[in-house]
Amino acid sequence: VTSSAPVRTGYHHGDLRNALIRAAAELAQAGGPGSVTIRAAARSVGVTPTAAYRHFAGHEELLQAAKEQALDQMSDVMGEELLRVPETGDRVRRALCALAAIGRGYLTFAQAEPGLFRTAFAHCADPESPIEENWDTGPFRRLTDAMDELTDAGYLPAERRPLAEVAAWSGVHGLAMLYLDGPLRLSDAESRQRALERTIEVIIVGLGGNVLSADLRADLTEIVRDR
Amino acid sequence: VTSSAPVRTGYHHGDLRNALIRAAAELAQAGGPGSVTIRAAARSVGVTPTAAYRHFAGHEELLQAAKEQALDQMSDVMGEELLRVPETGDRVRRALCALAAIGRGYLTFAQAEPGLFRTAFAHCADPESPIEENWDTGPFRRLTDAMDELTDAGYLPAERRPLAEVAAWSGVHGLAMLYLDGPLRLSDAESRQRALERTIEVIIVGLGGNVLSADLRADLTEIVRDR
DNA sequence: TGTACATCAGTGAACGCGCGTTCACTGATGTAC
DNA sequence: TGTACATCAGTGAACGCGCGTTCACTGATGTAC
Repeated sequence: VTSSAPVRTGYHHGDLRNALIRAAAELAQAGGPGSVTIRAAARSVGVTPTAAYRHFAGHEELLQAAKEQALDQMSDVMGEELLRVPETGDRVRRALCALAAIGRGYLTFAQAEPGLFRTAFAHCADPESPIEENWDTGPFRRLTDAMDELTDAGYLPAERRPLAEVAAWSGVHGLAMLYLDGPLRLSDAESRQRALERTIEVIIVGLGGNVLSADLRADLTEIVRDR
Repeated sequence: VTSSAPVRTGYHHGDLRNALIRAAAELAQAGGPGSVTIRAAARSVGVTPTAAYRHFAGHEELLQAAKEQALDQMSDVMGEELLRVPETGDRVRRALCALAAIGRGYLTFAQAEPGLFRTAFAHCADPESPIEENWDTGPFRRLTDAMDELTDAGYLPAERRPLAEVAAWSGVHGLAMLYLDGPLRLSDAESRQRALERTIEVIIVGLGGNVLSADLRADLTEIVRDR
């Protein structure tokens, strides 16, 4: 997306809504969610702030649009990464590689586009705001597909299939956050790389590995339980 | 911490720096990092904004102080959780329980004090800003200790000890984020609970489970490698 | 023990900024007859 | 085919807000003699 120059044909824009969304995405890319403002978007399109209110109820709605843009771009990066997974007869191997590729794409995106990544996960003031539906069709969908494949291929037993994608997702997402804004943010590229490898290894072994003994499992459940 | 009422004895405050830090922490608690401002902190202490500049170089420095407060409180919650881990002769069992308790404390804190949690991980404008040293003495230290214990007890082989704490931390942190501001934010308490159990299970199995076959490992490394 | 004075920790007013949002308006568009 | 007019998509000016930060200042404190 390279709208940039505020070219206008006449008094009417013709596609102002989309132009504002593009501008919002560029602002998010450059400065994160805090930089996504109605005034800045209007300015960059070359239009009065008031004009934006013809197309958005308010600031919150523009930010929501920026979030969705960020998710789309993230999904694209992950898709590219997935395309490079080698074909092979071994379904388990392929599914695990897909999983690793997804993780890598996730981190790549977080690192290459920190502004967009932060925007995708920006805290939303309105607690009732709906979940962006791009998740289900984008990044999360890719992950779920890989897990299904892992189960079909026999690596991940059906009884341990539930929430497998959440556990995997958490690991990769947390890693991205810790290295982006968290206490690992000053680590060099190599240790970041090794951490990604190690995290994905732990996830994969954890999904396919041996089950815990019954009483240990009970202990952990007890500790982890609410209240 | 319950400073609240802007009581002043005379012209001089006597402990303004700490009072401002306390106020900053309360602002963070109530409204997250965005609510931590010099003016608001001064206001709540009952002092002129200018006065704050006697004790802080600027806004950034006050926010940093709030972050450290947030970390301290987080460490406290995790410490309480750890105290409830049952003593037992089985060192492995105990260490794994400690790990689960740490994870639970982490999530409990994120849920009970979202403002503080977000503040602890707030994006810092200055890329050179140092890592809060409270990490090493607080939450992260607890995790490292548990991992050491796990290795000493024989559950986690020495060759797979490196980065184990990072992998575990990532899983729990990611989970907290996904449920706090992320796409799982509208999930009910029960599914949140089950996700925590499952994530911790995956981490623990992943740490102690069987190693991957050499060539699969090579494949994953290849995919996960930089560039 | 008393006093002059340097130092410290606050005040009060002001600066400029960018923001979200609203108002009455006007230029362009397109449709009914 | 031409024209009146409703509708739509913008403008321009203004509102009030809270912010970070700086200035010259003043009240309180404590130390040297």
